[in-house]
Amino acid sequence: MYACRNLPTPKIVTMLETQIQDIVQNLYQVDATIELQETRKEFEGDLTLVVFPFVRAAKKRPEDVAEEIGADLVQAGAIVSYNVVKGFLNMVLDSNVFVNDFKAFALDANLNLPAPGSKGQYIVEYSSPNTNKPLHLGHIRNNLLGSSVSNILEADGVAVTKVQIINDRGIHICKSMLAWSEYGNGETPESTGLKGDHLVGKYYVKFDQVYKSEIQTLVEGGMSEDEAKKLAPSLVKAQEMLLKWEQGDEAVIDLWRTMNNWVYEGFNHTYKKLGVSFDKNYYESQTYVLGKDDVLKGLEDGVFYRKEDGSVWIDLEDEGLDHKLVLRRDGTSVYMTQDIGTAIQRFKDFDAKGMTYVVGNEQDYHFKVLFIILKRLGYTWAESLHHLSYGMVDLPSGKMKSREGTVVDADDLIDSMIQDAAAISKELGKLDNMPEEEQDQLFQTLGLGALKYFILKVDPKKRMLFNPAESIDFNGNTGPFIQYTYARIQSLQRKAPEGLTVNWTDLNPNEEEVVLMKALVQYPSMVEQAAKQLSPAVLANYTYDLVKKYNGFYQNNSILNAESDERIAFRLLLSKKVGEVIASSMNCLGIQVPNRM
RNA sequence: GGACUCGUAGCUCAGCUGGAUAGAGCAUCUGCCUUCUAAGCAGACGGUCGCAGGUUCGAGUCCUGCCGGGUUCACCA
Repeated sequence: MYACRNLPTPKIVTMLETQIQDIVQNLYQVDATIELQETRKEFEGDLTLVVFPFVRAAKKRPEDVAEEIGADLVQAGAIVSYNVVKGFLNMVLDSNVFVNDFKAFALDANLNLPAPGSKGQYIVEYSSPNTNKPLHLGHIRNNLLGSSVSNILEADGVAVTKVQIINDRGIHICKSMLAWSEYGNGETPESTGLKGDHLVGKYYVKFDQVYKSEIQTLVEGGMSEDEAKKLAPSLVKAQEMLLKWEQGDEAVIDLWRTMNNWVYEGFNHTYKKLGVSFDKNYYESQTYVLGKDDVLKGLEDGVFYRKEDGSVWIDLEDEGLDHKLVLRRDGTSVYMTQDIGTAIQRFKDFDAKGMTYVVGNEQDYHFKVLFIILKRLGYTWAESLHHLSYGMVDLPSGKMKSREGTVVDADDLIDSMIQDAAAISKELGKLDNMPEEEQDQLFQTLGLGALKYFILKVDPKKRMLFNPAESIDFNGNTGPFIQYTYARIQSLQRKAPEGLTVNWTDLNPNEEEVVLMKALVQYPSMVEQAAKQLSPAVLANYTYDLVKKYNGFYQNNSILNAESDERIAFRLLLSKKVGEVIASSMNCLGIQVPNRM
């Protein structure tokens, strides 16, 4: 459990650690670094010291060692009391420590988070779609991760520039262009009522069908399959089209522009629904010329070498890798060349101290190589590049493939989540006097909350399974569970009497209240940890844990009917802060929170 | 074949730099709405942490080997 070992009171902890260090030095002449952990909830105490490391030097039983240290600490007034279980020294602190800690947290309007932008500027690249088909579940994971990681960094005080590279050029784009011009009969998004990206995707699939049947015909006519794949008429035509595009043929460029715009319109619609956005778009049709000069300069500096045929390579054998091509023998660039150039361009555009690429783990090798190359080219920022590599989303039937139609479409999935949310809400029947418009807004909040939480709560680097047949849950460890707790807290606040004040000096919090205070105070360090690990899952799990604790408290403690006004004020404040932390962390995950549900 | 990565309850997942009896949710079963929202709370059931060694006072966590899944090793992007 997350809350278990993240220590809530760093100052106290470090003080105690030095004190223990002195005691251990004094008793056993050992100079050891002391690390405390939070006491497990089945034992009495707040902090625990593991004494095994000193046992050998002390030449005593672990229990005796713990006793000695504990006694010294009590005498020094560092702790109130202690107990010893095997080699574990459980220490009880004065509960005022937690109250004071929480008080400081509660009085800070910004939840003790770092000031915005106080930690410099950083670039996050994510999304990076091809403009030949609609977005699917894999893209959703990418977008949610990228967007969420950006939010988390922002919350941790980093100014984030969100960018994407749009793959708007190349043979795959020409495929859908060709199929549309041959079979499209002038269809447009307007004439068909289809979203632009879906219309273009339809012709991408159409191309593949035609292409496959051509191959089959050729093979039946006696051609080898490999040859048929290269000589199928539609592919040849697509390649001709690409050539024309590169030569600047006006008709082709016009078509390209038109169809891309359809796609962008479709994408924007999906992005808006998902709540993701970008500060700058890079288009491959513009960036594909970048990088050549950098490579040639690197060649002069001896970073790269040239083979007899004129192609340019880098030798990475001393890194345990092999040789990698960076320029073709005809002098044209490859994927790597462009990425070198684009990275350099980005750091010219923005004065950032680092950049993260949110890209699937099938490109692990590519980014490993890219980062080494940029380091060898001597860019200082190359030390701060990171690949946020995430696992793919699998279906029970296996991999998703756009061309074969075995994908979970992003728009469909979003819509069905919203419908599920509506159905469940209506069944519960709590919204009878809510205006229709507000209800629709709420269904979106809940449906998207469920979807986003479902995806973000799992560790990015793990591949995840999605079963479309089993709808995403709205109970248990889910977005709506957390949203529900938030809504209940808001309801409390609406009913709260005004003008009550907390009596800090004479609080005497009960166990559940202390648990909540400890959990709340950790929020900034959880944000920091999530930022450091670039993992929304860290925040999702922390928040789930917090909400479970709050629900336990809520169940057993009356808030509005507590025994005194001071206690009502305190419990309301606790609740309010839980609500604020929920809102803040859900905001980091791109999830909205409702005032009612 | 080389490299990387993953393997924890029937299913989906937590488990931080090694620490006490491995935790949640879903599913199944049992309680709790004449007190603040039951999308909730409490409980039961469910595990040789892929297997075998090793390091350590202590291993789900670190090391080695094996088994199984995935990715990658293009003058594609």
